[in-house]
Amino acid sequence: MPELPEVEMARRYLEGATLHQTIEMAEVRDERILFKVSARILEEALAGQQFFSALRHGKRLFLEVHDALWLALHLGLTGNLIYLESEAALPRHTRLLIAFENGRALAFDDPRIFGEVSLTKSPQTFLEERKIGPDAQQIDRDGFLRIMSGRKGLIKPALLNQSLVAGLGNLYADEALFQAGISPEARGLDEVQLDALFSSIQEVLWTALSTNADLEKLPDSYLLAHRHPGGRCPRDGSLLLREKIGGRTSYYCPEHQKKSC
DNA sequence: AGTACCACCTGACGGC
DNA sequence: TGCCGTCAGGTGGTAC
Repeated sequence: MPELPEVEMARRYLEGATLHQTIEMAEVRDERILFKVSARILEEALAGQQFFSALRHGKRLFLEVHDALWLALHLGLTGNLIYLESEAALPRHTRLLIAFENGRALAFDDPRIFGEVSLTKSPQTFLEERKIGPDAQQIDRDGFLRIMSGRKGLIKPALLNQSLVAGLGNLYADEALFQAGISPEARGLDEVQLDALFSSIQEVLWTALSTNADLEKLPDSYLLAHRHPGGRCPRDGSLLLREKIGGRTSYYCPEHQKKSC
């Protein structure tokens, strides 16, 4: 379920659980999780090493192995990182297992295999190669306006485009648009709208993180608490619309989310 | 530059 | 109980 807040939780988890432990061995249990690296190369690169830090950019995670080698992780739709105490049963869909000399292990569980594991020289190199834009929580207002203004397409696909701004997914994009009062089908937003959208994005991400990315704990005033067929807008009671926009299911309020100013 | 598909996978859920 | 269609919070590629 990973968008920026969930991935940030995963980063903190990795940071708290997996640093500074010597890796006894890494085992790729399903090669389909790998991106442009072979199981053998990855396993050999990790054996005997330690992780020294955990970074996140957008939805990407990076574990530092040494100054010129990082393990890059992406959780996809169903990826989950689990630190195992010794003897614990492996999660059912463990695609990568990293066993430490202290008997603990890190499992990358991912039923649908939309996740990704690779190696890179540095996070910066990785982000450039993959054309990933600035992180949604690090970008400032001016940067956001610069990137988003003058675009002709629908706003929602733009928010989901990780090469523009990285970290928003389908749910939080809907939420930010809802709070800013902008239709997902709006296009050519003016400066005032983009400004409101930027504020909403920051507010939504901050709030999500403050609940430890637990969607259940979001305020009732949020769209996400009502984002299901038959749900009603917590602001004005309108029946929420559900529509495919840019190929993704979108919920929005026809009453207060406008297509134009 | 934008859009509209398709593909990659598996599991959960509702209807019959 | 079981089969079937549909849906899912991500990303990449290709064709127009």
